[in-house]
Formats: sequence, structure tokens, C-alpha cells
Amino acid sequence: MPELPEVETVRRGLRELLPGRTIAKAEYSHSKSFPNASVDVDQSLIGATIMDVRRRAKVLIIELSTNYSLVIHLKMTGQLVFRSHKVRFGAGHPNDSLIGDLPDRSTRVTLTFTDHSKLFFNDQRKFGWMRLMPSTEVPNIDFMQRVGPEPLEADFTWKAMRDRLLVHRKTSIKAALLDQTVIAGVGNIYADESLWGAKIHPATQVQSLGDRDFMVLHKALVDVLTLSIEKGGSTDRNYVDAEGKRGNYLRFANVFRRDGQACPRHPNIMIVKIKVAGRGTHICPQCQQL
DNA sequence: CACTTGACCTGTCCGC
DNA sequence: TGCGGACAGGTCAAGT
Repeated sequence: MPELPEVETVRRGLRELLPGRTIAKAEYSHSKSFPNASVDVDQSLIGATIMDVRRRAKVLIIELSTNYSLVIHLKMTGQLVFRSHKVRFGAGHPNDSLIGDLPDRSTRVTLTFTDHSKLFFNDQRKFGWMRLMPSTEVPNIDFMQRVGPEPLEADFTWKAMRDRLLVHRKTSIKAALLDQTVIAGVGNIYADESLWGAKIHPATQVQSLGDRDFMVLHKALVDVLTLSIEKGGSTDRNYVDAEGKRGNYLRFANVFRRDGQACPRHPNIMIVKIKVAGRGTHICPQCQQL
């Protein structure tokens, strides 16, 4: 579930919390989650000071003073939560924390810093991963080589978006939006939200869209991603930010998870949930027609 | 080749 | 209440 706005929210949180801290200990249990076949963890991780926290698409990159980096993909249920040793609060705490004491049964990796604060990598479904690798190798991994442009960068114009999408002109616009090699960071929530915003049916073939459509879709996508970052991302089930707090975007969502409710543009029309590109897809049947 | 489907996992929810 | 099955959605491998 973490998409660009969620991962960006985590990045901003960690950027405030981690740089300057030095790793004293690393605990990990699940071999698929961490670390990596060929890296000496003690050598490259223990004693390393965190320098910066970056993001590319849905991937987080924690840069270390050892010239190694922790590269993290949260996939669907991953969480990256920082806890200072002094603070203990669980679900129901007034600060809107979604999760309780850590580690819990979904904790895959625990990093302990020299000041006794901790960073927990939780992942209920074990799809996510954390890799440790030389920083110079990060741009060379397959995903980085193939991933498309960042939609919130200045050079991501509507024409740039159109040209990327048209590479896959026979497929549905929804499948194209979800393809990370086309545009970086868009997932199911923001694909549905932006297509509703642009009044485009998700099953529309890319090649049948005109420049007007691409222009409107571009604005809808950029607007929805920007708004979601402002609201701290979307918490549907598992997602929390670097402090364990929920995101608030879904309160502002127009269609996602709103099947059975009225379309904001059509008080008498119900949003319905269909399947497009193998994914649950929410549309207003009035606004979005094939 | 271009595109679609299945696998990876676990927890939750629905219907019988 | 118990239980099987569908579903959740990011990405890559396998299939059409």
C-alpha cells in the first residue's frame, strides 16, 4: 500500500529523526527481509552513522557514513518506525499511533543506535525487503535502471507523461499508470483517484486518449499526489509514518474504498468497485465511461 | 514482442 | 462458532 506519498512521508519523518545517529546493533530474523547475500553486516553497518535519507519511486535509501546504503522497499505492509528509548505509546494513544509496543510479531529488523533509540522494520506479509549494499551500487540495481520519472519533479510535464504512457498504447490506462517503468511511485490508490479526477475510465486503452485527456490526467495526478503528501499519505490498513502515526489522505479520497457511497460530483450515482488490470478499481460510472 | 496472470505472504472479512 | 475461500495490493517471473 505504501505508494509515493506514503514513502515520501516516511522519508521526511526519518530525515528529521535519523541523520547523526550511529548504529550500535542490528537484529534480524527473516532472511528474505534482510540483509543481502554478500555483505558483511558487522563491517558495513555496525558503527555506521546515518548521513541522509532519500527516496526514488517507492524505494527508501538510507545513506551511511561507511559508504554503504540501506535500500528499503515497504511493498504492501512494510512499516519503518522510529522509537526513542524514552517514548512508549501504543494503539489508541492520543497522538494517533496505529501500532503498539515494538518489536511485535511482524518486526523483521531492529536497528539500535548508540543513544538506545531504535528503528524497526515491520512487515506483516514479508513482501518487503531491506538490502545493504555499497552506495555506488544503488543506481545500478535493476529497479533503479528501469524505473520511470518522478511525477513531482519539474521536468515531468504533461507531454513527458503522455510520451511515457504511449509506450504501452495497447494496454489500459490504469495498467500503464501502475507500471513503475512508465511513471515512478503510482499505485492503486492514486491511479484510481487521478483517473476519477480526469474523468477517464481505467480500462480505456492508452492509445485512445487525446492530448486533452493527458493534460487533465497529468494535473489530476500531480494534484492528488501533492495533496496526499500534505495529509501524510493514506492509511488503509497497515501504513504508518516514521513515528507510527496514520496518514489522513483517505478522508479526502473521492473514490478509493468508497464503493457504495455517492460520487462527489453526482449525488445520485454510487461509486462502484470493478476489476481492471487485475486490481480492485473504484470508479464513478457516470463520470468515467468507456 | 506486448501484455496479462500468478506467486510471493499473512490477516481479515464474508458466507455457509 | 468454525472453516474455506476471496481479497488486499507492489513487483517480478512465468504464461499466453
